[in-house]
Amino acid sequence: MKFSETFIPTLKEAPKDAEIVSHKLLFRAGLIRKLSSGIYSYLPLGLRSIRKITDIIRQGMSTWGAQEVLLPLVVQKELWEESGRWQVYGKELLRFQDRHEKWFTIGPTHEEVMVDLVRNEVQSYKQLPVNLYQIGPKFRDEIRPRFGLMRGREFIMKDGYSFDMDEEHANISYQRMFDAYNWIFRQCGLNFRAVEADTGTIGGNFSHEFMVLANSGEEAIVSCSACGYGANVEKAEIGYPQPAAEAATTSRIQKVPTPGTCAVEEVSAFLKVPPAGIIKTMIVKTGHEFVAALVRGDRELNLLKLKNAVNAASIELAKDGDCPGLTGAHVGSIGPVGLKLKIIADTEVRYMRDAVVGANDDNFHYTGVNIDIDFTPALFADIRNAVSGDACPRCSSPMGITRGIEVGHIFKLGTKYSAKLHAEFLDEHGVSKPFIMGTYGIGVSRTLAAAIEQGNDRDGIIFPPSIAPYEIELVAINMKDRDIADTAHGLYTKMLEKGLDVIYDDRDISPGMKLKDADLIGFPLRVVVGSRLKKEGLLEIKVRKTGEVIMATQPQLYEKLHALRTSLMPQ
RNA sequence: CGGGGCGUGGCUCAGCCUGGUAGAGCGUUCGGUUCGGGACCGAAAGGUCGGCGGUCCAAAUCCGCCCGCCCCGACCA
Repeated sequence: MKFSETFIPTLKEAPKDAEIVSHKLLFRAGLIRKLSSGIYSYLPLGLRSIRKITDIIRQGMSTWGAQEVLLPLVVQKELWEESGRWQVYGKELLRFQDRHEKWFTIGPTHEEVMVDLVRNEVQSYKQLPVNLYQIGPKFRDEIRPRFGLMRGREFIMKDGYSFDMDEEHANISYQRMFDAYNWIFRQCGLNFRAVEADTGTIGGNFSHEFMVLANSGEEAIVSCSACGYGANVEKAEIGYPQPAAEAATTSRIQKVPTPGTCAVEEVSAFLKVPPAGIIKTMIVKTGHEFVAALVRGDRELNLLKLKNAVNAASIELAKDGDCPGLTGAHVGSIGPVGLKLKIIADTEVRYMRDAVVGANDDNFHYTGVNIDIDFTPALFADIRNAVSGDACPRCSSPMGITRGIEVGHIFKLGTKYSAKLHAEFLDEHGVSKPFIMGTYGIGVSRTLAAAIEQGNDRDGIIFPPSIAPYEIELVAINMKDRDIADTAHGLYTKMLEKGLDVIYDDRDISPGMKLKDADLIGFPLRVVVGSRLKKEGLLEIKVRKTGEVIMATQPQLYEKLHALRTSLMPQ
């Protein structure tokens, strides 16, 4: 493709509503334009990248046994009422009426439609498994769309659903998709991690999120470089090596005034005790019961872990107003000593000695407090958020925390939808059973944004070749110079003949602009026809990612391009 | 939905407080000079100042309502 014949409106400055780097660069490089809040148009370069991503997805899906379909975007209310989600889904579900005043939605996800399709067509276990997916636009009326393609209202998604006869087969389907997703994101040239994710209300431990590692990621993930364990920070378990010996207690409990202190840091500063020497006590409402949760002063309580530890149906922090009645003090002076509530302590608290705790008396704390002497927790459990350096639950190596962007999510659904929608088949004994389902999503447009969050520098985007709009840009430095222009034209023709994925910047503008545009858009390889051609007959190849410059004669060019491309592609 | 901010040419923004002529840079068009990091000279086009209403001799500027967009919190690929 010739640059002059393509619609690539690049910009020197980003519009002010672009907040994060991928949004700015997507916009400046002319890949997208905004139509409305959270709604974007894909321009030719943006679409090319999207296509490359979806081509990789299609290849992965078909290799691992899923087939593509295309489901309707517009879905009638009745189907969503069957699953109960018409009521449950809330305002993210865009609802509207047709001319007969019949209600519809633009699907934000397609479990209902897919289940409806399969329940009407699949009656026998002999027809299973079925694994279908589609790629297309979705609409979620996000309360707050932001970050360009990262969190749009309309976005492109691949959503897939598997139907199996039993758990065992469902696990196989799940594993296949897990493998497919790993392959897909590797092919996209992304640095990512599959992490164990929270399964929420559905239960089971069959859910993985695929996170692209980037500092700007919205989610914190914990990972172990030694054994590959990775988990969402909400879910990450913490391994505890056995302490060599339990430390001795050295002091006795003593009540001290701590006027005006509330937060751990304030108590820490006032008493000149490090936060790690303080036990933080929080009152939590689990179902209808209040319990006290204890973590080290420098740690954060993880409500989800606590909820699982006590098997609660719901969980929330108690309101400050509830605390005096339960403990005798306001938040800030609450402690476990003499407390009438059930106490759940983080595992780490067991080994703390001579600790500082709230005295259940406003503006007072106890020092020199010890477990079993001054108070006894009902339960020790892992109830805090993991931090960098915590031991891996699998191999005990120190884990690191990185930030990630969720680009894929696979989930074993069980019978949640098949049961509600009465999607059943007859097994080999003639018994009617609901399908065991799995659901598998990839945020396609978000993947593009994530790739840019991961690959960029001050000059612009650094695309992995497999998803770059074009792999190679050919630049003629000066179109008025006949030698240069003719050589460039010749090379362009030859490159097309050889099937290279090339765009030729043939615009009659200053060299500075062309080079700036090339860096901005981030084509992985750039071939420049310029002064070195005239002087020495040499072409320049520049690698966007490394800045490496390689000179080549015309006959050498293709071999060198091929070698460079290979070196940049995922193995 | 709650809290904060913004809306002036295609883009970035000044002007508003203290009412009276709508401005700059970038981009665009034309002519010329340039040609390896968003070049230079000259000329030009382009604006219902988000909308409606009000105050006033006079409103981009003051007041009210509405709309849109962005940022901070709960949802999610």
